Amino acid sequence: KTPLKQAATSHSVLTEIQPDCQPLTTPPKPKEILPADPWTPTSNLKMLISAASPEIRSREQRRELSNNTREVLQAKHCLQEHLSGDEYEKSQPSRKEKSLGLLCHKFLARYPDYPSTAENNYICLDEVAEELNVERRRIYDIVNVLESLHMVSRLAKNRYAWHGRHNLSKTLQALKKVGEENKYTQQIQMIKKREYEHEFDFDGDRNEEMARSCGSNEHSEMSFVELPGMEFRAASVNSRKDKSLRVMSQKFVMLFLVSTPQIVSLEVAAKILIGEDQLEDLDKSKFKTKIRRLYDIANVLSSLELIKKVHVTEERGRKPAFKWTGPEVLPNIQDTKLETTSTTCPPPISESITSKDQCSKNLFPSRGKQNFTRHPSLIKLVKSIENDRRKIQSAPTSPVKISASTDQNLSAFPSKMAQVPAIAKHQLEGQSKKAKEEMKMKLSRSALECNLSSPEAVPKPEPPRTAAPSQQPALAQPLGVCPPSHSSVPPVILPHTHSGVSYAIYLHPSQAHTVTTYSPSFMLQTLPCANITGIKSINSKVLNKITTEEGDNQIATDDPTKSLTAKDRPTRKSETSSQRCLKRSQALQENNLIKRYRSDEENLDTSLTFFPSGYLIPLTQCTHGNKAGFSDKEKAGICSLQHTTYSSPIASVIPVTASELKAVNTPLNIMLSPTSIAAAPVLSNSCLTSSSTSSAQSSSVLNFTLQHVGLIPAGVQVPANPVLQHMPVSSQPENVSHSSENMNLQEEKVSKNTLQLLDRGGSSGNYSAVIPLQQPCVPKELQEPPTVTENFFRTPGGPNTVSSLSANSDGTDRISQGTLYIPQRKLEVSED
DNA sequence: TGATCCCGCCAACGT
DNA sequence: ACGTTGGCGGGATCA
Repeated sequence: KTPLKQAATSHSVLTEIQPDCQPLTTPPKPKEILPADPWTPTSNLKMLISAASPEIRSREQRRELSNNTREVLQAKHCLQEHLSGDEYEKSQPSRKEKSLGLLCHKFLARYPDYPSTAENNYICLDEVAEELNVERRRIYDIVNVLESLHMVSRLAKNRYAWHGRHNLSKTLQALKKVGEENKYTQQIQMIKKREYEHEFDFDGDRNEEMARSCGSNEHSEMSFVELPGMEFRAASVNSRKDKSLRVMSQKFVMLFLVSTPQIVSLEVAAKILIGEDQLEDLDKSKFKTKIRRLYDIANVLSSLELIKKVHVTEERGRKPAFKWTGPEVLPNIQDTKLETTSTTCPPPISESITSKDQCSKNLFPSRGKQNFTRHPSLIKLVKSIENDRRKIQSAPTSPVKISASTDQNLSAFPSKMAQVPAIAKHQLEGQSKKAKEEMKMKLSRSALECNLSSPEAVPKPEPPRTAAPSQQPALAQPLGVCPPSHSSVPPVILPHTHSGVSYAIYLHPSQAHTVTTYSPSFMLQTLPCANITGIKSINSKVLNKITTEEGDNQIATDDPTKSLTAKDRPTRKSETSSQRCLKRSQALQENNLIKRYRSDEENLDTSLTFFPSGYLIPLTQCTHGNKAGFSDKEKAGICSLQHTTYSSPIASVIPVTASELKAVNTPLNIMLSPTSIAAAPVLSNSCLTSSSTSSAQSSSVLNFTLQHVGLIPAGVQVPANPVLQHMPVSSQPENVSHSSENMNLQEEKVSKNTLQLLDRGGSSGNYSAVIPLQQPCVPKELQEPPTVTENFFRTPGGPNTVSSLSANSDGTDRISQGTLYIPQRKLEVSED
């Protein structure tokens, strides 16, 4: 079975030969076409395959149009062959023909985007490799990326299950959420900024700081994000290595989902992804390698039509970049939560075995490159569990699995069930491509609806849970109603839902900040804390615009001048607030953190515990919830709650329906999206240091905690509002956010949200961070980016200060920008 | 040339 | 031991 080398011959020949048929157009163009038009070349192959397997056909059908271009390509081939023997010999190899992108197209052509659940489509790697005439190694590259999107999941050794795009939207949502949590937006900004300043200033300090901050940010690594509800985790089988490609792929996607212009340059992506080790400067080789991998990933994503290559032209020159062309991710969707009825809300605390399992996975991931692997004990558990799953899974269609499953299993299962609704959604999405915008709206709605309705109608999925019902699934439900807007929620707190759908857990092993909760069934989440880095001064430099062909970008354009206004703030980097809640276990492992911490300056990091700041807490449920979810931590003791502050920010979340949000937002440009808001956590940085606050904070903390406790249960039933209430209260007096003023309008509209925002001022901080305001909304002064920025990042010296971050907006791009105001450079994006 | 990225060695794992 | 996965980076191609 060793990989055959390509004997390319036979198969390839076939493939190529067949093409003849096509009209030969001009031979010339072959080149570019490739990426763009995938299918053609493959078509032949498809034919063959289709004959063999029915599944394929469906796929083919879908792809109705093959472009001419493709044909051209083929034509080219034909020509070559025909032209001369010599030629044709050569022709075979053309590098392009062997490209991963093309291979991926071929691969994808074999399976339907939306396979029927009934059929189990599974993939045998050997077969595929053989049929496509490639080494198995290449197939792994493809599959790994697909796996990161949950388009496939591994069943066993040579087998993978094909899910197609059914889970895609959920996966993307989950990724987006995680990306927001990780503050990728900020990280990106940081990097860009840095570049600016780049070499010029060599302040060691500065650089270091930067690095540090970055590092901190970066670290936020999370491990592999498991499906959002849908399916079981593919990861299962894999052992530990989930490392790179898979995770890298997810991170890469997150960058797109989080960044406003949805354009990500390889350089930036590589830097962010490298994160862990930091040491940026050092490795060039590392950087280079990272880029190489990104190309691999990008090729697959391009084949999936999720991204396309473009070039960003800056002052410096043009850099390769990719633009997201995939579906938009709806911010909210409750996804699972709603669906589930779930079962339980497991006390967050309890760690069930399951949870461990999850944890383990999470743990090992990133960070230290070293080997932190999971604890052996965990590993074993995991494995056993995984095995069970596999078995279960192996019987794809059949619902049977339940039996086997343990809690976890349950969680897994539901997913399938859940899929149903999902499917519908997906379909919509597919259509959406055509009329994206319109569709978007619809989708969001539909999605919501779906979620609500669908969820699990199918009961069976989780026996256990259901059994447990004691809890009230209520959580989910209630939320469901409102919440649609915040999809995010689930993850965090609510574990319950398992409804399969629900969630996945994310962790961030990385540094730290994560907290994990285990709920048995669900997920853990981590909250990344915010590491936010502040932004430095915006000074002059900054501002960039990006323009895409499409012109998407214009967004940011602020005048540089404005930025100037900001002037000098020396850099304020923001502190990073890293929060971490680790599980104990994790805690141990995390060495890295320590390193980073070097910034003693701010002990913050440590101190900050964090909550998932970014997280969205489901308003409903949690409220401050951030913590709530994490209450566990408390147990762990890891997280310190000290920072009360954050609470406020969180609060901001609102249960607004998505539609509402959009409506509101758009016009106003405000970022209300719950998610975003939530995301923007505010942290008080200095907390630790400043003990002063602490008292207050502590109290607040307690409150939170209590709330949680109470909330959770209550949460189920209780609507989000409660949360809000808390917010205000909790929030201390001080903060006033300028923004608030601005916000008003919005607030009204979005009443709930608004309020929170105001609150957010953050108890402690002087500057409250306002949540991202929109510029438009913002009053003049505020508007100035710089200003805003400052607010956010700045810590007014004291301990009290709060930094906020903005999170990304989910939906709202503008918002984020406004919020951060990071300077962007002008960029021009051009397609290839 | 710089941007891409194919190719396949070889280590980490699994069985 | 051997097969499967997949990290990694040299160096070939492409533009």
